[in-house]
Amino acid sequence: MKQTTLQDIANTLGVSISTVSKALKDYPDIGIKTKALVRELAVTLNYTPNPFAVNLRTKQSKTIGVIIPEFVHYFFSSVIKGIINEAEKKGYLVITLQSNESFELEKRQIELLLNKNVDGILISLANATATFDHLKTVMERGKPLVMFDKIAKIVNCSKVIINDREAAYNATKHLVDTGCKRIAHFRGPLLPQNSIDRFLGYKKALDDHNIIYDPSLVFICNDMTFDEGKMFAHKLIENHKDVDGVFINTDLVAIGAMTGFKELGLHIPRDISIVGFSNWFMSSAITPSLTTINQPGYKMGKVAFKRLYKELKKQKNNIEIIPKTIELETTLIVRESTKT
Amino acid sequence: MKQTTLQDIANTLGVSISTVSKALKDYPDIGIKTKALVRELAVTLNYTPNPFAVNLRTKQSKTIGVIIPEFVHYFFSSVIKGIINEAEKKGYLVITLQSNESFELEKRQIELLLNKNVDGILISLANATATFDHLKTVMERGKPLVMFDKIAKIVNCSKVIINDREAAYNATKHLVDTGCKRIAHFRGPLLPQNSIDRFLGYKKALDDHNIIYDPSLVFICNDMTFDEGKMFAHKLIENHKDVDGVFINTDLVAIGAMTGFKELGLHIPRDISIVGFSNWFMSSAITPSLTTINQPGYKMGKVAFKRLYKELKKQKNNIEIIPKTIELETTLIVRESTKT
DNA sequence: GTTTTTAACTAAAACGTTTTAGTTAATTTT
DNA sequence: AAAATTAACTAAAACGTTTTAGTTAAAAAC
Repeated sequence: MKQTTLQDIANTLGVSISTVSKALKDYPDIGIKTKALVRELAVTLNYTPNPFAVNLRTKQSKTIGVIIPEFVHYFFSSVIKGIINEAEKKGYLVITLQSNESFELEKRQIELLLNKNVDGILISLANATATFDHLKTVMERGKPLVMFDKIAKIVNCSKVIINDREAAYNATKHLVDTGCKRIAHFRGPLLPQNSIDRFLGYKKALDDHNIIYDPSLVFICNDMTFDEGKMFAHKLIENHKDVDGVFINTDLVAIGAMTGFKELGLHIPRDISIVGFSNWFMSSAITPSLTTINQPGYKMGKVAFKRLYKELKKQKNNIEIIPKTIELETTLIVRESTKT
Repeated sequence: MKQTTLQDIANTLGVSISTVSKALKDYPDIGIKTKALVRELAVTLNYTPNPFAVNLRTKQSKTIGVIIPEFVHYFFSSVIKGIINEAEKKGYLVITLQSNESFELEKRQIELLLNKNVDGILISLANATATFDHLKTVMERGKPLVMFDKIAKIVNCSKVIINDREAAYNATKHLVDTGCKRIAHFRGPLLPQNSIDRFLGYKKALDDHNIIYDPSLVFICNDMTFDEGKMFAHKLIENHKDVDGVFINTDLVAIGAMTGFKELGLHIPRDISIVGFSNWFMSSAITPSLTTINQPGYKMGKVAFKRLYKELKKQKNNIEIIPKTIELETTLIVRESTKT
């Protein structure tokens, strides 16, 4: 029950604690025979270093903190999976916290992680976050910080993102290329950078193809749910029977919208074409399958951790950390919800 | 940058470290004036106790470990959310790990958590897990262990589950009650207890209602995917055109199956009735909406943590821990995929 | 006015590790 | 054979906290 300590091994072997410690870490100034003896006993006594003592002494815990807006979400759980898998490879464990899209909670979670003394923090911002002092605190405390997906451009730390604008541009362009003339957009909430960028990409694509931007064709989804998609589908058609294409932020909303359009007797893609965003696993399963932008969540998690790890190493060796923004590739996945 | 320590406060105030420590913890043997002074300075210097030192001294980290088979899964991410939320209330942080349904990985993750010296462990077993020495190790090391959802009855620790058998019984009974005579079952893999229990509940319901159990109507889904559901729907109808009801383990598989049945020109529920399992959020969104069993993931997470917390407290006060199995209520949610 | 009690504080050990700066004894050099 | 070097080990501090067992000075009791 009681864990073996260096002391225990030292006592039974009649050597000092330092000898045991060094033997286990393969220091050159310990004799080969002693090393063998120590190691053997360590194995039989099932010795594992007490992490609390190691943490105190080395001032690091090999633990990082992750804050995401919402746990129960395909994209974010994919990211988390990527983070955890990658962290494990490097001997790091991950503490996960959720901001619930609330700014206050996000601040609190940062506080918690800082008080826990995690080695570094990975964060995807809440929609509600508009000031960034809490993030600056993290860096002032000397903790490497990497933001992913929902970032704040103004904060001077490393970031892992996709080019939302370009992706949205490509999504919209695909609608144009397949013959759509009047294209609507269901966007996300007003604040987060990525929903802004996706909107801008949509607008730019219209501009570049001589389609007049009509604000009444843009709907703001605050909840990003299936029902919201369905509801806006009805609302859209009510006032704009001529719409023949919609670029919809998030596949879930898009699938809701498709249901709505079908209820109105519209055929997809003959009457109306749909492009989603995220490549949720259901988008290939439904009928018709959904054309969408692939947003690589798992990879984003992996890359975000890798970047944090690099900064952790640099910090240890007193090398200056220069923030870097890493952009991940997105691809348009053409399926049946758009014309050929 | 450098964190304030008790020493710092003690020095500037000209008192001892113990006085500062006690003042902050409101010990009765420190004068009121001193306490006020210490607290004030602690606030201005932004003092927070070094967790590494506290951990070493108190031999606990206020951190628990959670192992689940798969992160990217609506049910499990709901559970995790419940765990994290509840843990946070009690000042605990959560380290999450994933077994990927692999026994070897599960063992390794247990090892990792044990080496991290988490205060307790919450686990939902991998499908592949058939021996339980690694779990016994946890308890032998004096770490409270609580299993949830995918449990092993043989391990003598607390468990939080639903009554899978009863839930499956009710699901199947509902099919019988709404007029189905020939009822198939898409079950989960062979090993995990809950997929066994759900199968047994299905069988019992048939027996109790004088319907002959026909093994050729039971299909084993090893992947539990949409596509698998669709595939088995086709396979089922190919050989058994007379089937008029299916109880399907997991809503995702059920939704896949519904797609399959529709492709075959069958009307749901007129030609064939479907009952799913889990109450995935999509099951109310699709058309027809899916009758299913509500499996309370979020609540399960909360309850599992609460139980662990109780055991943690008991252990601290040297009270014997008597394992307890907590059964959560499930409900049948009747929607459009079954007849009225 | 001496003893007892109490209030307010402190010293120091302990938690278990890591690492720097020695200390021996044996070996090599001259 | 004395001096210098090396190999193999150890002592002890340090990390920052918590807590037990004191200590001191003032107040209360007799």
